[in-house]
Amino acid sequence: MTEITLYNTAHRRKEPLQPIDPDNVRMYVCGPTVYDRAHLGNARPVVVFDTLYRLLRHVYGEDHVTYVRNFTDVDDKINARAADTGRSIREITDETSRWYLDDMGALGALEPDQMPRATEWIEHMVKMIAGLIERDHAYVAEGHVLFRVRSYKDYGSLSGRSVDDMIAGARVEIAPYKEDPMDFVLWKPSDDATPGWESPWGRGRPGWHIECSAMAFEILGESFDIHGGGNDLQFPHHENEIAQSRCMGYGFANVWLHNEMLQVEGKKMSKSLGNFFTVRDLLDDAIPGDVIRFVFLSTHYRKPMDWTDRKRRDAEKRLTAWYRKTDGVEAAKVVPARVLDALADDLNTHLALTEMNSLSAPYLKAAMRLVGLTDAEELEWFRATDTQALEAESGDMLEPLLQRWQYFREAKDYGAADTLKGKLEETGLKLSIIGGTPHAEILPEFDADKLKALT
RNA sequence: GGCGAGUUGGCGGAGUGGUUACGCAGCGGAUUGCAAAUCCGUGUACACCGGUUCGAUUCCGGUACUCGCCUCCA
Repeated sequence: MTEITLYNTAHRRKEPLQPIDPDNVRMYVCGPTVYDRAHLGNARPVVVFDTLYRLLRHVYGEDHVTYVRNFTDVDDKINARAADTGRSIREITDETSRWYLDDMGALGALEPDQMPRATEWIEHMVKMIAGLIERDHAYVAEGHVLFRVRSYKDYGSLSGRSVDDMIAGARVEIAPYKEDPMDFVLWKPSDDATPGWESPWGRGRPGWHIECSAMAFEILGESFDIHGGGNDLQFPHHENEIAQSRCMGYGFANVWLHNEMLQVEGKKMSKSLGNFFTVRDLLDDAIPGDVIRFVFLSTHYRKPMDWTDRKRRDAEKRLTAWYRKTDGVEAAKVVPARVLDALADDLNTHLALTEMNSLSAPYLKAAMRLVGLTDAEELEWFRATDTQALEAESGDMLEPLLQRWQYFREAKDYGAADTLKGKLEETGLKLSIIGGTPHAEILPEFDADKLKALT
């Protein structure tokens, strides 16, 4: 069996994966807060952990992996969105969750085995909070329940920080009811206008961190194999999850994986810089999901990834060539060891893609399936769909013109053929012969009116 | 201020104590009516300064720069 090695953030080194139960490898990944479309940065962990999920399924068997990714559907951002739009919270979270699955599906991401919604697990969170109070790791103050950070001696070990350093560098205002500045909220009170649930501490709602601890415990058990997320979650979110769970006596996750952040043309993506866009924006811009996935895969997950238009074009070229090569080919039964070994070595997706360059078509196809790049049969974008899109835009003008061009070609009247081709290309089309059939690709400068003038 | 990551050829991006990927672009060629696609050939680059070593891009120390987290944003 292929041995998978992963870089465990908790130990700062690569370690062989040794599942607690190879018949059920368990992975938890922090999912989205559902109040808006997922932006491109949100998609990176999805693709990274989807690739790992696929690898685990390949190595341990499809029925021997459990992948859980939550939906955070209780959050002040959601409340604010509801207040702004006048829509109900449930309406917003339902819609956004659906968008999320659609958009991530377009990137070739499989749906996790379980996708718990936080609001459906409130009672389990309450139970865990009560357990922490009972064990003296949490306390009630002015309607809040707070986690007593000083009561967990290993606090900070995941992110490599000491509590004292963090306090010294803290830039947040400290709530007066906290025993210690580092204490974080497990439960907070809700007023009448805010969603809330009854609890021993009054009507309120859970803090963000307890959600993941409680759901991971209920679904995956006291201990499980892998916990993943973006490295921005390392602190405080994951640190807090560990503290909560360990203080309940749970082993929690054995391996912690964190992907690096995404940048856009060299800068952090943010609304203030104006380089913020969603996955849907790209898809709507006719950038295929596979291309986006390919770009993600071409950078190692532990390195910052820069989204640039140049990379997008490179990815599109390589993928087009691969689809062309594998079109109609039956996939090999096995994935070449070189590809598998690259992936098994801490998910070296870039090396895997490199190895794939030299594979024959059947093996390439098998490897593409493993890394989640759909194969040509399912793909429409690289084929003559341009023609269809163009017809929608300019009626049925194109097909007769292409046929005329083909007629001249077959009659070996190359003078006439080239004249027609030149005119068509002037309208913003790129003509080529694929499999003996004329094919037109729309370029950005395409002008339907010019085409109309030719008919 | 605290913590962490990075710096590889025109671009992207792996990897390695000594034979130095791969892709894109470029260049040369084959093929194609011309193109496109495809195929073949072609590129000794690893921030800077020290150290260890027979030998370092690769190990160690320092410098510079870039970036991220610590704050709602992934």
